[in-house]
Amino acid sequence: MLQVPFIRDNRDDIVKRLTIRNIDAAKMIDDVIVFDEQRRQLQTQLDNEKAEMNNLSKEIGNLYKSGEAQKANILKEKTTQLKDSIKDLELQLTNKADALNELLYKIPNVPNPIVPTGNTDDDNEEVFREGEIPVLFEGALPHWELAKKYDIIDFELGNKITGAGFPVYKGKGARLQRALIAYFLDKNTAAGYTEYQLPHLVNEASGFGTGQLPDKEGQMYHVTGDNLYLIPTAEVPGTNIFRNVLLNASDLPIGITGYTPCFRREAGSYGAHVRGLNRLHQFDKVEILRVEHPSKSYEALDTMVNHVKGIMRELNLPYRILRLCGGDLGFTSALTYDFELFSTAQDRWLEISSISNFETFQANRLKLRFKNSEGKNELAHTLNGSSLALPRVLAGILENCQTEKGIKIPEVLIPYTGFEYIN
RNA sequence: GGAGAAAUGGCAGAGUGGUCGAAUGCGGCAGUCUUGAAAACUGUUGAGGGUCACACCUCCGGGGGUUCGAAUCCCUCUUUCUCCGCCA
Repeated sequence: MLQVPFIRDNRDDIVKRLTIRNIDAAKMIDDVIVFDEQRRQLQTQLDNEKAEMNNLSKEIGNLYKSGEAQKANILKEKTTQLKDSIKDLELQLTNKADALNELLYKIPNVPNPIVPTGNTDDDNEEVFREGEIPVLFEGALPHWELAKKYDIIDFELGNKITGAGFPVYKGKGARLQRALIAYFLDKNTAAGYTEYQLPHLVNEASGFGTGQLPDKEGQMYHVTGDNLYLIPTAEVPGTNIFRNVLLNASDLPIGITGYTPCFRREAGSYGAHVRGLNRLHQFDKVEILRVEHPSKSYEALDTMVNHVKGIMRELNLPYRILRLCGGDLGFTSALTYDFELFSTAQDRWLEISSISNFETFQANRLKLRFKNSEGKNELAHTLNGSSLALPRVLAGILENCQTEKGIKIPEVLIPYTGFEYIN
């Protein structure tokens, strides 16, 4: 969420930059400024009355001590009225603050000026492309057929055990998935990220901290018995490590990585384009996450993009990088690069990573700050990205690396799989 | 799951109704001394709101209550520790 002082000082610029997202935020922004003004007025009034109350209380105490109970009782009567007034003001203030916050929750992050305008993913800007798109032999199959042919992923079994979107990986399929997880984690830790194993369920406060709650409640699985949520991404437990944290400038930058399963209800998704591994309710993902000094966060974003590039290069898979347009940009992000893998047998691009700079948007909600060089507490910048999402990478390997002899495992993974072919 | 104890500043730890945003120790920072460092000594050292700056207000695990007044009393939730039960 945006900071109110920032809104107050940059009203026009914010409204203008939010048009990149195709939203006219003028009314909301102006309301924020007005509500904040009113909130502050109420606060001042309340503070004054409380100060008066404090003084009266002190006086009463002194009077009792010097044995002047009579006088004290007279003062006590005065406090009754003041008490009511304070109670009333407190209520008004809470209401105003709630209204202000509700507005703030609705305002998305201000896009970086280089974010292209646009509505849909057609308007995303391709900034990089690499890797050769293989020409497949006659009779090449999409991954869901390959999964059946080599008996490595069983979608039906998942249906039986749980339901649609919960595939069962078997044999070399399971091993390949484990190999990818280990490989990604090794790459990330080699690049300086500290490996974490994080909880797969989070409480309400954490869901709120990263912005899934209250708005996207329907997207998460909710364990009502204990009021916990299954994580939709490691971003949620990972970023909440830093909720209500005050760091030293020397602690920055912080980089962490973690593998977790991810659970998404994906309500309303259906059809051919969600077939096979393309969209699941449960999938595995390795995430990287950084906390940065504000002056270094865009440099860090580039570093993260280059890091994932390096992985794709090693895997030798064709991919492209998109700069997301305003309409496609996530609510909390200021700038996002998506990695898409070309899935030859499906003849389409599959999103496998999304790397974003949230600037202070998450940090403000999380209260993640550091002591800057002036000794003041300042909000840090947060960033995160997938490195990488497993199922679509798996789909890409199956489809792009299929040969008439079977699936040829990319070189870098062979030490992890212990086999060269799935056949 | 049952019984009991506890939660205070970066840490440790006092404080059971007013003068407590909170003793004291450690740590941090600044200074004196020193060629430099250590030691010693002196000072300083939480967060949020508000203000041009002060004033002022709020915060002693979270929420609610009693009272003129709450770190202190009551209710409730959460967490931690000890004992018992269960268990990978």
